[in-house]
Amino acid sequence: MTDAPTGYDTANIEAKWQKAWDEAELFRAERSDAPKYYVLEMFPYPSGRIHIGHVRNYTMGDVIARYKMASGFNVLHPMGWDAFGMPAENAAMASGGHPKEWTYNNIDVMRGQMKPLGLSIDWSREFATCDPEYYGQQQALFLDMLDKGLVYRKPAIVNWDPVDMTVLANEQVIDGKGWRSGAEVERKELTQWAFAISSMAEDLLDSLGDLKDWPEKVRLMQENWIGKSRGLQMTFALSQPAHGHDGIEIYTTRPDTLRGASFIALAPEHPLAKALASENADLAAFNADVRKGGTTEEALEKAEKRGFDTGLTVENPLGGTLPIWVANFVLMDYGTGAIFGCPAHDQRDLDFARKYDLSVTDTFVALNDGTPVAGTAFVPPKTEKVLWIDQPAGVEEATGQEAIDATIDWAEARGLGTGKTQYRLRDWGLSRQRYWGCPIPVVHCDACGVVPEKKENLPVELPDDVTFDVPGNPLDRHPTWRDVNCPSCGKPARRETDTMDTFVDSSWYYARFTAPHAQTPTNMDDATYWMNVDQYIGGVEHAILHLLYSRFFARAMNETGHLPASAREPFNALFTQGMVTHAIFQTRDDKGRAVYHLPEDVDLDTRTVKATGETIEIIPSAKMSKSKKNVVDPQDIIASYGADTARWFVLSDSPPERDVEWTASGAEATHKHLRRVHRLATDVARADRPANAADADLAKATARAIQEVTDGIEGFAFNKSVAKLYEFTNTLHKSDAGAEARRGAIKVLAQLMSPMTPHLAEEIWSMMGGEGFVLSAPWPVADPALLVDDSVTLPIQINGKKRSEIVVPKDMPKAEIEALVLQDEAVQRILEGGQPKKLIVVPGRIVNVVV
RNA sequence: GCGGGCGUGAUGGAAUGGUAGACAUACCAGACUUAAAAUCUGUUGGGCGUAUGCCCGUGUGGGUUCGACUCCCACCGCCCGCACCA
Repeated sequence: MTDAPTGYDTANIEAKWQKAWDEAELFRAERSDAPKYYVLEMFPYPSGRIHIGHVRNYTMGDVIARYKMASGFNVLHPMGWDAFGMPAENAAMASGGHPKEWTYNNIDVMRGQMKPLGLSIDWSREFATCDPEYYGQQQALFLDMLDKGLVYRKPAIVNWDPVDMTVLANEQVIDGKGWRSGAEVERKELTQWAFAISSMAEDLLDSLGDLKDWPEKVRLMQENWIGKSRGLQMTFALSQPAHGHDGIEIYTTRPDTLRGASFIALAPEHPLAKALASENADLAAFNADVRKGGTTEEALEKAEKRGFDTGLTVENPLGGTLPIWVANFVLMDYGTGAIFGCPAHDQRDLDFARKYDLSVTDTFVALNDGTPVAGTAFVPPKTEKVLWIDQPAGVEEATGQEAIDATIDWAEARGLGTGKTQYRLRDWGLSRQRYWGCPIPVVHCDACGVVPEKKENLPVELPDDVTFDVPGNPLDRHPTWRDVNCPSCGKPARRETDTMDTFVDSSWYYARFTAPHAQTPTNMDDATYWMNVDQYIGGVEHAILHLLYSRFFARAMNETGHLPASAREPFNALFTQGMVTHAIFQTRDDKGRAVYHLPEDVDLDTRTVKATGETIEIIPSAKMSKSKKNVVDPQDIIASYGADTARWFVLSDSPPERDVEWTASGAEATHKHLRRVHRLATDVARADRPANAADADLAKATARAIQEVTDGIEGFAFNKSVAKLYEFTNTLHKSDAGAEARRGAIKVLAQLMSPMTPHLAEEIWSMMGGEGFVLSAPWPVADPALLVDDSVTLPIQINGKKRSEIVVPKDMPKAEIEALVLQDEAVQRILEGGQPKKLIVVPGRIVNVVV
């Protein structure tokens, strides 16, 4: 925006400084003797255009990067593209283009949108995961992991669309039906490649304790996801052997409820269930029926609990027999694929028992004999003491955990079973039956089996001549690519046509940034110097999968010699930022359906649609979505207000970890403020007032501003830093201090603003005759002497409510404060000559009088 | 269904056991102006009151504490994740 009267011409100012930074190669990262600092924001998927949420994410990283540069660190701040994935194939299917073309075009557009933001990124390190140079090294990594036994093949269950004859992603399954065909999806077993992440479960769990600078909630989520539990594995003898089985091995985390067992339940995929189904058409039909629907845990959990009575029984070591059912809620993946059900103390088992009329036996009751709620299983926390009924291990009054431990000991002593530690974490299936991903570098040979591709033949490149006119993986029907000779025996063989999960691409990109063009996955010297990522920033939606996979990969890369041991835990500090939201403006059509309107088409004062005068409904703080017409395009903001306004706005108001709502009025107000700062600097540059008594006050305010803004940045509370900068600007504006003092203060203001609004900061810095770039000037340090006040204001509370306050010297003894408080007018009025019940003095903070 | 998080004026938020509402937006009033915009100054949680002041108030209900937005328990609402969306 050209702004002639004040001279705050963002287009010129921002272009000028971006050019100057480029020419000085300020952001190019080279190894040096200086302490390093690696800032990384989760790299974007090249979906087409950047949105304001990206701006917020990268601005946060930029604030840290620039602050660390000014604090003397050698900063690495790279950027790349998470470029493989389904949307590119979907676009190709929809409009006939090629995923490669679509992806690289998007990258060009998005890079073009990002550069005007003035981010301190070392663009020389940029790469996309779909560059053969990158995925070739990923294939090398895969082969090394194969060598170490960290990758193997195993059966895995996928969503199968029986009409399109293709595997579907979870998001392509809508209400249990295929998104294109509408056919009911089935769960189908395929042989797939898997990473042995569960072999590192214990390490991944243990090390969470060392991640001090990770949000507690993320560590908790990962802990629960890994799901370590100690339980009992035991075998129930079959009353009559069947299909070569003479017992059912079960796993339970609640062996203490054995007395209340009323049935055994098998997963439909359990070997015995499958064997029985082979000669029982009804069971086969049941198994086929419960296989319908998607594979997500959510779908399985929400599905109606159903069972099939096999008619078989097992012997209960506590006496009697238990019927064996096949049940859809038992997972073959977890434990042994068989459980015993205890309806009295598990809601799911109770629902099942009610439905099929199975017995319900209490194992324990509450100590305070609280009335049990009808139809509800009694499931107290494992730490709560309860009263046990005929507990086989002999406990009477004990917690669930004590009873579990006792029962495991009891079972082990009698040879009934063994205590076993189990993890919920499953191995990571990485095969995808799709084109636009990193090819898995192996060949299937009839004679030699699975043969790894030779490293000198890497990268195994994706062929360009593919079409997407029929469902399924084009690699599968591409004979010249697919049909190769065996690397081992040379006979005709078949290339693996599955590609890798895109989570693989993003599990090691942080390491690749340390040497993006090395001929091996990493370069040890570079990796050792730059790793770990000192500050990682991204959305909380990645709290579990991406972060856990990355932690696994760092360990695997260490074990295959691609990362030092010090980088096994790759992210020192993690910050999860919130979204940028925007109001939705909607009206209803005559059928009551929502009709959405663009912000520029509505009049907010009258709350109407400009063209038609209809009254709008405003839904605040909604996630941005093209279809709801509430997406804010950063390019528009930069064009009208400049990058600094966009950057300042996304940092202000909301704490970084929370969502922030974009409002047009907020952006306008931010711009006004920056214009005010620019004008203030222009005025101060010309002023010639002599030094005077106000100089000292300004010096104090400056010291406080340095302290508080720095604390805000260090504590990732950019909104507070912004608030303090507003305050300091207002103080500076009103200050009567002399010209020299004001020029000094405004130079500090420029420095403090430089991480957030770097262009304006450089402009002011140069206006004030600052040397070099403001970015290169050492970060200001507050003079401690200016930060302390000689006296403090103590609020006086009476019964916890503030009634008065006194000003006392900073280190006045307690007794003297007490005496002063008792003389206080408000206190005397309440006391009416009497004595307080209690007088609490918290030095330097508060006084509370209890009457 | 399971795991995790969040909830404070008209609005975004500050205060993380010690003055609830910093800072900003919006609104209102004033200055400047022929006028408007821009700019500057000031007021603003609700209620009662001329006023010193008093009462109420941080999703709801209970609890711990001299003192609770903050800690504990239960509930309500919204958001994130649930292993093939990235």
